[in-house]
Formats: sequence, structure tokens, C-alpha cells
Amino acid sequence: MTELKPGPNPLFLREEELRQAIEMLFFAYRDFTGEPDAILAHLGFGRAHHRVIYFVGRHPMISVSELLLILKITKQSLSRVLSQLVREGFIVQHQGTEDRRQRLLKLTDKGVEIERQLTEAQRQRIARAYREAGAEAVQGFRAVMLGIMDAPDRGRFDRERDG
Amino acid sequence: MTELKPGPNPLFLREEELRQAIEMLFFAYRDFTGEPDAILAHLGFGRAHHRVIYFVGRHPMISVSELLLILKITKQSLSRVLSQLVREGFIVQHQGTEDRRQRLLKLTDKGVEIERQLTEAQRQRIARAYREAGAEAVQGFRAVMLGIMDAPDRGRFDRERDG
DNA sequence: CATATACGTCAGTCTTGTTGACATATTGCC
DNA sequence: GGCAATATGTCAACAAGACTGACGTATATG
Repeated sequence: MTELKPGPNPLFLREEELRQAIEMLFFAYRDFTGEPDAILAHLGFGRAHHRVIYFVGRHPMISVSELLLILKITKQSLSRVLSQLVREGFIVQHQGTEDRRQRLLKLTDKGVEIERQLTEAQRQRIARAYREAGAEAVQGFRAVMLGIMDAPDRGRFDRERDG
Repeated sequence: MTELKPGPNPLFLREEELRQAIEMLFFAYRDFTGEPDAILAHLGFGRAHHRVIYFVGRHPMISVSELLLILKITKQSLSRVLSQLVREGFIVQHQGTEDRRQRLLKLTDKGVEIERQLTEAQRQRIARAYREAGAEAVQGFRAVMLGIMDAPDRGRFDRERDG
């Protein structure tokens, strides 16, 4: 039973294969978020704070509306965690120069430090998985993950870095 | 940019590669859960109900404590959704024969139907991604996903089906 | 018989998402 | 210049789903 036995019922195998993928997503995502969650809880923050810190770190001087497009949550939901992060000095808001209605977000030094700390566990987890699986597997992983996400989200991974 | 360009700064590329993986997990997981969530909301249920229905369907006659080990939530959290699912006729509880303290869980016909409906969108999403990426990519995907999850969870995917 | 286990339940709290309504500053257009 | 649209903020109420802590009951096991 270590090898799924090649049987007379390919439909069953397909079903099993698909269910395993579904479960892998569940387990991998949960374990993947576990470590940062623990650190966050210790700071009185939640996973939502991590996401904001992460994407502001990833896209310095991002506008609020751009951040909303990435996170796909309501501005009210974002507002709660964002204003908390600004109040506690992890993020600063700069008024936009071209459009002065915009509040462009940027991590403070304190924010950069906490981002590094939070993301480090995840980075190491991925690095280990990548190293152990090998370069070819990584290509496969990326291909499947891109296929799983909605088409619009895929755009973030081919060009990347053109603004 | 389809191939990561071999540059003068391999550390930057590595960092970029790892961050892309982190973001792929975020986007893929969110999009992956989106469709069932919509169906569930329509039924007055949430994602937690889906998880319970899914794993009870996957492991018929599973005990409550075994289910708790898979989900890694508290019995109080499980209780809320489980008793709701029992009350509304999606799951039945059979008293264990060997250990009569156990409540062994099983989907009703109604439960099977809703499970099929909920998981169908996810199955199709995975099937499409697998088909488009190819068999080799699937192997890579599995290898990386297994590497990302905590070691204890990996055990569910090599043997699988020995109880 | 006593203790441990499997399960259920009541009560309160927190995070994070939602909707709806309304306010303010700024931009862009006629 | 005036006015509609846009970017953002904020108040209020609500729901899902996780948590802790405490307590109760049925059954198993030594």
C-alpha cells in the first residue's frame, strides 16, 4: 500500500489523487501559518496584521486601494488592522505627491524588523521544502499552484517587478 | 522572466523565489476556498462546516477525537458546527461497538450530496491545474507540499488507507 | 471501586471578516 | 468655478469561528 496499486478503476485513483491535493492544501496552509500566528499572538496581533505588514513590506509606498485589491477585503476590515499598525509605529503613511488623496504605506524600521521576524519562519520552511524536493519539483509546484489560483492572480508571478 | 535570470546576486533571486512561494500559498488557498464558501454561505454554513463534512465523508465512522486530531481545533469549536450538522440531518452519530463512549460519525445521504456539491468545485479546480501542468509537475507539487507541512501530517499521504 | 477517557455543554472572549451609512479631501472635467 | 467622481476614513452592528475555563455524564480499565 505504499504505492497506490494500479487497479482496474482509474476513476477511483483520480478521485484519490484529487482528494489528496485538497488535503495537502489544507494541511500545508495550516502548518505554514502556524509559526507566525504564534509570534503574532504574543504581540497582540493576528494573521491579518501579518498580511498587511507582509504586502506593505513587499510593495513599499503602496496605496490603500492597491493593498485592498491584493487582500480582497473591505476597507473597513483593513482599516482596523492598518490604523492599529500605524498607531503602534509599524507603518507610516505618506501623502501621495501626484494624487494627494492617496496615503502611501511604508514599513518603519520597527515594521521591517517585525516583518523579517514573522516571515523568517515561513521563508525557512519553504527553503527547506524547495531544497529537499529539488529544482525540477519546484517548477512543478509553481505550475500547479498557478493553475489552482484564479487567473487574475497569476499575473503577479510572470512579469513581477514592472510596477 | 519565464526563467529566473542567472544574475550577479543569487541571494536576491532566492529571496524573490521564496517570497513568490509564500504569496502563491496565500492566493491559491484563498481562491481555492472561495467557491465552496459561496455555496456554504447560501446554506447558512461556513468553512468550518465544510471541513467537518469533508473529513467525515473521507473517513466514515470516524470518532470525534480522531476528527479533532485532524482538524486541530478544540472540542468546543467542533461541537458548535458538528451538533448543527447532526441537528440538520447531514451527519449521524453511531455509538461505538467496541467502545460505547465513542460517537462514530457518518454522512447521511443528504450529507453525501452536499459534500459532493461542495468539494466538486475544488476537485475540478485541482483537476484542471493537474491536467494543464502535467504528470511530472504534479509529482513536484506533491513533493514540495509534503515538505511544507509539518512532518506528522505527512504520514497521511504515503500509506493512506491502512486505518 | 476509583480513576481515566470520550464526549457534551455553558459562558465569555477575541480576531477578522461582513454590510450600511456618512464624512472629508482632492481630482478631473465641463 | 463648480460639481461629480475618487481615495480614504470612520462609526455601528453583526456573524463566523477560533479560544479558555469549568463542569457533567457515560463508559472503560486497572
